[in-house]
Amino acid sequence: MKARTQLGDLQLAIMRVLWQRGEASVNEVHGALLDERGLAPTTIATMLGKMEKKGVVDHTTEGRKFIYRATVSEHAVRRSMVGELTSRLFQGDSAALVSHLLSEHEIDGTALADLQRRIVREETARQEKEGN
Amino acid sequence: MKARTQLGDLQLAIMRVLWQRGEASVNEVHGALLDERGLAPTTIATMLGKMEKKGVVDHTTEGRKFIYRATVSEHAVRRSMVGELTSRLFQGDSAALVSHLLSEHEIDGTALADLQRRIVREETARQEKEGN
DNA sequence: TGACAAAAACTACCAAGGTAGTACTATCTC
DNA sequence: GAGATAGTACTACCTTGGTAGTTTTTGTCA
Repeated sequence: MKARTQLGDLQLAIMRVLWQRGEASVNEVHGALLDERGLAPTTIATMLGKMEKKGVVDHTTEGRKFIYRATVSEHAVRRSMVGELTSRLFQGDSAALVSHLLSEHEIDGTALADLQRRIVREETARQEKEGN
Repeated sequence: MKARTQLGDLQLAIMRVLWQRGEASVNEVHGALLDERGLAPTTIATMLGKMEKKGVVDHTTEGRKFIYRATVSEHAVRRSMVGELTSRLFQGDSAALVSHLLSEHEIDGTALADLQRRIVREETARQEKEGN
């Protein structure tokens, strides 16, 4: 069941607010994004409407206002978007994507060391699973 | 100078043809993509026109036909598209993207081992550069 | 030279993301 | 109860990617 959820920039920004807060009214989302984007409240409302139609958010009413919640997790969105890019750009070869990142020097020394440890852990974990 | 080149799916497919062949006529591109996509030749032509306007391809004429070439490298496109995704989804933290990939188990055993070696090489290379 | 074919030019249309104005409605306040 | 206010609904417009039909141009061949 691939969710195949691709989200635009504004949509992601809105989702981030929802993920952080659990739920939020149009106004709260608008307030949260005002500084970084300075959009009209109606823009947020319209976008939330489109997103609900698309199934990535949900709402209940509280008095006369809509309270929105995310219906997909950040993890799921990341998975689907990264997956999409990987297949488009690297023929689905995730390792090639990592390789690209390494050769771009986008990962600094400490992060590299962390990664190193992470991989070793991952490898031993897999070997154990394989073992029995 | 970030090129900031975002390409759609068809655009990438076309670029791939151009990258592989160096250059190609509309018809050649169409032929190359026919099996996997089955599009009308005019679709390819239209898309190439849009892409030229956007600056990612270029053409010269040979007789009455247009010969297209890519003006951006595959590497540059990857960099810019991966960079865009990383900033959108991981606040620009490339290591977080790699981490995501690992926890998704999208990378199999041998690829993991390769990666491991690659990172060690990368680390020593950097240490040397640092060293003197 | 006149028909034919190939190629480009032009035009059109759809969907989705993004942006926002205007209209409507319920409620609050005086 | 009337007007202000807050909030949603509706509509509209732009851009980009994707898809393709129709028209025009032009080179070629019989």
